[in-house]
Amino acid sequence: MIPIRFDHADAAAKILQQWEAAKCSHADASSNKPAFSIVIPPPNVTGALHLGHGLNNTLQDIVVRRKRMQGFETLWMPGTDHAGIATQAVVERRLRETDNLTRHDLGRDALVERIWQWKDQYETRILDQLKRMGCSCDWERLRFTLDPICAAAVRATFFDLFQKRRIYRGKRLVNWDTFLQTAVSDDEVFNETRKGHFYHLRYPVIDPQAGEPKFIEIATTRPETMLGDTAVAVHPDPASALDKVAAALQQKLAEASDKEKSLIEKQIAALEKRRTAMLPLLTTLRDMAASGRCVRLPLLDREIPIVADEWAKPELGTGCVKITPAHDPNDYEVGKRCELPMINVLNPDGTINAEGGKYQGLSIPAARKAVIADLDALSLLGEIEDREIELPISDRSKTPIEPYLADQWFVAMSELSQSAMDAVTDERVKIFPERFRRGYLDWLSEKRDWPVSRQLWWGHRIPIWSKYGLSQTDANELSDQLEKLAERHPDQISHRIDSDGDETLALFVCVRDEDETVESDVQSLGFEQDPDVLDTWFSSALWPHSTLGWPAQTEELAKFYPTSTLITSRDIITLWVARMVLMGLNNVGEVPFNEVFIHAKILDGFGQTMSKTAGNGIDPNDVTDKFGPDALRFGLARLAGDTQDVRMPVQYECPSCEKLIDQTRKNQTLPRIECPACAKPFSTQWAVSAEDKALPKGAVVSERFETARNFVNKLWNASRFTLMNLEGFTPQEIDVAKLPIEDKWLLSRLSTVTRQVSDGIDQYQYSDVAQVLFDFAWNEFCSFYVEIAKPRLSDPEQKVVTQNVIAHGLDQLLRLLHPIMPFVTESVWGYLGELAPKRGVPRPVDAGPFVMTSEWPTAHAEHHDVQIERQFSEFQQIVAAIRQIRASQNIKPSDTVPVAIRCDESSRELLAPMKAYFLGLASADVVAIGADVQAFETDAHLGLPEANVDVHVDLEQFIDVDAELGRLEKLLGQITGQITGKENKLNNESFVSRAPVEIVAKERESLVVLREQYVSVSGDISRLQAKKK
RNA sequence: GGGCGUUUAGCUCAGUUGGUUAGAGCAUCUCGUUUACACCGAGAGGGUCGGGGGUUCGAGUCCCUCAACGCCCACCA
Repeated sequence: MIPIRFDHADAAAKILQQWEAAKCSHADASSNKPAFSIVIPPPNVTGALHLGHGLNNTLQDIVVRRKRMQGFETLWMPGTDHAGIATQAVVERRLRETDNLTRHDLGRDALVERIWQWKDQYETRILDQLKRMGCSCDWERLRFTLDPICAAAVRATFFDLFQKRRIYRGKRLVNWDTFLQTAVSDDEVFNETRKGHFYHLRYPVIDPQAGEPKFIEIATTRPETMLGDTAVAVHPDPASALDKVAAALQQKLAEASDKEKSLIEKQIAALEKRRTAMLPLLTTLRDMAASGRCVRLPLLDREIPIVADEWAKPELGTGCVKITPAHDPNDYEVGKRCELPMINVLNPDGTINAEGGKYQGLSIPAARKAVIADLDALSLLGEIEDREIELPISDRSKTPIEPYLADQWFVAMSELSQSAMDAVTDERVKIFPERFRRGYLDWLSEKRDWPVSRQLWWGHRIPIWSKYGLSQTDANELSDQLEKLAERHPDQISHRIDSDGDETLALFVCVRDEDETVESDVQSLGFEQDPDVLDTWFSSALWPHSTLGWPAQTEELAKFYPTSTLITSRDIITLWVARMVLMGLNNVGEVPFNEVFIHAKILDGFGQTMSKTAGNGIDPNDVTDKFGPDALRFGLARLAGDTQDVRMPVQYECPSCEKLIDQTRKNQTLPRIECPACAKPFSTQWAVSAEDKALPKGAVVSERFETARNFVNKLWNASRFTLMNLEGFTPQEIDVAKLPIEDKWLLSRLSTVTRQVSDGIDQYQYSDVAQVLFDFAWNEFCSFYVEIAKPRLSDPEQKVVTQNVIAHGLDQLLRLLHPIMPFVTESVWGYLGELAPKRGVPRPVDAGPFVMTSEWPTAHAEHHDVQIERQFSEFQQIVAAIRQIRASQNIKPSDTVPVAIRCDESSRELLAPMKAYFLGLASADVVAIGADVQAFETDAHLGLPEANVDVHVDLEQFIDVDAELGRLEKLLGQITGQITGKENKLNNESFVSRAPVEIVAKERESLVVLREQYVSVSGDISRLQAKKK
């Protein structure tokens, strides 16, 4: 028998076991059913999942469960991402905090070992979270971006690109993280505004002639980089550059509003003053640059040229710029244009190297201090301004980034990017919502080469073995040896001679498969493997085909590639989605998925991104513990509209009394909080002291899931009612045409709802789907159908038919809700199957053991009946009218009131058999019904003009004259207001003449009806007033 | 600087192609334990749709503009 309460924890555990035993979510690659496949966006093993993942995976599971029910061979490929730099950074930070060790103290192998331990721990946790949410992944196919299956794909891809010469080694200015000692990509850098200084420095001119300055003044926020200066630049045509700026300002002035004008005028004045003061000097310097003159770089006593380059803006600073090609992106470009030497003055750990002369070994702050002091001593230091500086910070280590010239491996992107752009432009890949196409295309259109090497230890080691400093002869000789080796290992070795930046040559060997024999053969020739690993996104980019076994031509790959859809969040459209498309095209020759759905991001109640560091992050397991997995999923689906953000106010749950406490900006980061309800304290994630840590911990949840939990409960109880009334159920074939209106109404509504849910899921309109199901289940199935079924089930004549229809209704509802709420539906399905294993309208059939593997409902268009729905709505309106009158008269629910209904003959035929339902739904005893029905002596009246029905309630036993007068007067007020509005409209000449005739006619009609209502209600009022006297 | 999104009831959100006095859930108030459900039922109050301007017979819905908030990209000696 079905329990009184739904114990979600207990049910979920049982059901998960049953599904697993029956292999419900396992996909068979040899099946001849049509395939549907999704790969999970692999969560990073950096930590546990948060609510954003909860949303992402709920949405995927909804689609997956629906497709499975539709009869597709459905594969949801699960897995996790090694997340190279992020994971290594977390583990390194930990190492430093707990053991005060660096990775160098530990060594490569030991560090990697530690990271594997971390990975195992968090992967376990992540899988637990996904399973508890009900994600129906094919767990037997679990993948990890560093596992041998994925590694094979990485090696094959790298080898292929190397052979195609799309992999190359180059010197580039990279964002150097001095803590992690690796290059990080632009995406891993954020800017922070900090207080800093703007230092003016003077470089002495060598042999100044008459009319030439003795010094050139430049300004910088990073004075220590002067050690790497290789030039000073001025603009090649300062006069016209200034003209251009002036012209732009004039233009702006012409378009500016009054309040902006004075500001712009000031700017123009300043510019003109500058022109007068500085132009002669800048022109002189320009001429000096042209004749190859130099300045002396102080402290290092190096001669560096004055060069002319447009990068030096005459309108800014001193008009001159120091050029440090190895440590500034813009200067790097200047350096290339002017063919300047590039001097790297930093060691990987951020200290000054030998190029910095006596400053060698100093940290950046120390070097800055020393350089400033020494320049000051030489009287070469000018003004020091205070200034706010945008400092680039590594997102991984939270330490400042140093631009740094380093050798890196690159992927040439030009053709790859174009292929990925084409795939979206010609809609082989469709992106929803469409607005996200643009960002994707814009990003790819830049076709910037992709730096793929990372100076890390955690990741796919770059499969290149190299030897540097070779002469041409050496290189040729080695090359010959490699050719021979390649013959011994066909298709395994590719090599290339390249310049190594100096006068000498480098030889690079790429080995395809991870094979010790081949690798040691290569090593025996004196090659060493590159110490770097690949950017994490390199392996992520292969995910849709690597997980299916590529490069092997597996059955899985043939069956499930391309995958059907990708559901992910917008922040990785470029980093991940775009790269998957181009790698899929390069490797397999087909796009990796046909559709991409980008879902909203969850913010907290203040609009902040949820994160552990902000303290507002929600663990899906905490929500599941409190509200159940179905409530978590329904609540998330309910908010997945197509906006780009959704807000989710966050609460702490008091562990002592379960009360929810709003999270505020203040208490978000407190170590302990006292519950305002029970006064007991609890700890938060910020607890540090032993005392705080000893307290019970308060979970972070959101009350947004309460409604969803209530809905689960509602469904459970409606199911319980149904099951309690299915005793002696006998499946019976039903003649739909002969069913009473309420049954036809249910079937008609089911037909519509089924279509809405099917279409909604197809179009990723999750919140609409959730809403439709919520409204149907609660306001129609429970509030009306179940209520009406009560008297019918106790009537022996109607019992069998009613049982068959209500069992069918519940059956269909369970199927429709299953993708969103898998556990409660599966649980009820089990009990329903015990009582009614064969069920269905019009013909009962075996329902099967699991709703999960049952057939998705069909929207029976032939059941849809507008007439029936209209008539039923009439009934619902009458019920509402009676309830309204009862409430305004304060009549107790236990008291039955006599009711008379005036209506036309066709309605009478319909409503007369429904007398019992008026009793059940409104405690109303319908004493008269028909065309000639009169008001009662002591009457409350409500007209339903559209239906041409008048509802009369006999108030003899209950009359509260003042209350009734109040109700009527309020009603009259509303009617009067509407009449005035309509009259004004219809008296408006231009409305009548210009609005479409049907609109005008409609207004006229409704005015007539309103006037009738007015007469009727004021009649009721005067009768009541007469009676009062 | 460029782009995208948001701004509707106390809170979180719906509002299709412009057409009756704008909806839901939560919260609030009133009433209520008749055997599915108080994680419930019935009823009520509450918004003029961020500001301004415009198009139109008619605008939450279209156009212009301003503002606030959020996000992305670029740049910043």
